[in-house]
Amino acid sequence: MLINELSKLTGITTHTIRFYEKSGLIQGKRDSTVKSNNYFHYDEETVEKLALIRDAKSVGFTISEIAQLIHAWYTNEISTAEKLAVLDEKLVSIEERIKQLKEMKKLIGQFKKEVIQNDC
Amino acid sequence: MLINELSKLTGITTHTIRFYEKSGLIQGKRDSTVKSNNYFHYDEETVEKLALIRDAKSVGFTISEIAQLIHAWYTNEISTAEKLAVLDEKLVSIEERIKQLKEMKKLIGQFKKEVIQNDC
DNA sequence: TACAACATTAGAGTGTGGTCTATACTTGTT
DNA sequence: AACAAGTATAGACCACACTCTAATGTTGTA
Repeated sequence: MLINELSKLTGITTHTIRFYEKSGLIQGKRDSTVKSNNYFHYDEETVEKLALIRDAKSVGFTISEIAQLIHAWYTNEISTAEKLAVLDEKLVSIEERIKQLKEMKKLIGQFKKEVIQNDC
Repeated sequence: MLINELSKLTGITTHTIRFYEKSGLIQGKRDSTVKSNNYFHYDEETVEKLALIRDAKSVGFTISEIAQLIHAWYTNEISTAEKLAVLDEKLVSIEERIKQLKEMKKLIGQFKKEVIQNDC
């Protein structure tokens, strides 16, 4: 599929898709049998990657962290051990974030209690 | 205390403290009895606020969200009901983030499994 | 009194993650 | 053939959250 279809399928603008492509998160392929243009073609894997990018961004991962994740997941340039190391590292940082969020939740809960008490 | 002491106490640079002050997150007070300078003085409450800012930032809150939180917590410009509304809103967004993080954790767990399987 | 350390303000510069514009070419429909 | 819609590239622009520089003045110690 071409970029416009990819954009409609994922809800990510063509501008942002091209930005992600420049950032190395995804790669379209050119069809060498077509001589009249040099349009990029995208496959289902790219759709998956864009979904991963959206999810990973929503939990606060940076572009370069997501690049690591995609590298660990979609390529065979690194060993299984290295892939697992990257994935484990991300799991640790997720755990840490969950812990911090729970602490913040507690803190805001205390704020609430005190706000209610001060109102009486 | 003056800004340098505040900085050492919190581990936040004077530049960043001034940035937060410009952003309305904290306010120093000037000592009107001193005529020779117009240095800002900071109290324990500011130390607390900076700790809150650091924690809230670490879980992904933006400056303007933190401003809302501080406003709900440290001022009497808004009603108890409004304060509780702000705090509840933040609690909801924290819950949502925790949910997303747990999903991402699951996903990475699946990645791990598949990486291990492909290695056999 | 010299001088280092600290204070203030304005404004410039940086990195991240987009978002948009301009230009030029290609494709599909009428 | 005309023309709207789609594509590629380069580069400008933007918001956010700092981070730093320059200029100028104040304070505290030797």
